[in-house]
Amino acid sequence: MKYWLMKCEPSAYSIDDLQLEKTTSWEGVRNYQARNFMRDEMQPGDMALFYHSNAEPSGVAGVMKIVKPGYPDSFAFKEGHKYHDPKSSPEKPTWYMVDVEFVEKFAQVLPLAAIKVDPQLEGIMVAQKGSRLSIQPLSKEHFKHIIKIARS
DNA sequence: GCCAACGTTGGC
DNA sequence: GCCAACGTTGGC
Repeated sequence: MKYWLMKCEPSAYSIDDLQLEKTTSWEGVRNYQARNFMRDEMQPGDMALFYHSNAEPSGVAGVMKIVKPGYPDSFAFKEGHKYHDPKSSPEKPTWYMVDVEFVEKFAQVLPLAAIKVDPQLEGIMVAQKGSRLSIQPLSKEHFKHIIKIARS
């Protein structure tokens, strides 16, 4: 089982939206490295942190579970859609998505600032300068520690 | 709103 | 294949 951190701007889709909807598809990822994680490595049962980016404050808002492994992102085929990409086709899809399920919303967002100063989270990708990757692998230790301090 | 860091595109 | 220009991300 693997652990992940997945970013989204809450103005577009937040942990509250996921809590209401229970499950959703994680479409619109347009970065090859992130695509590869979803297409090749994510498996049902994997756990992920829901990270609010460009938010007040930015940070980890809750937990979700992967419930469907990588499959073609059909939004890329939709002419005129904001996620449309002409180089992707149903025969040869460029982009992939997964489905996620709501698990937990933290009472408060664990801010990035708190992640940065925690010695037990040293080396975590999201705290590194210029870390723009929207899907990041996470060690089991970092995942468990974040949940522990977010609940306390 | 600013801007640094990064990924992608396209001319050559 | 290089690299400048451009667009995007995302913290602050």
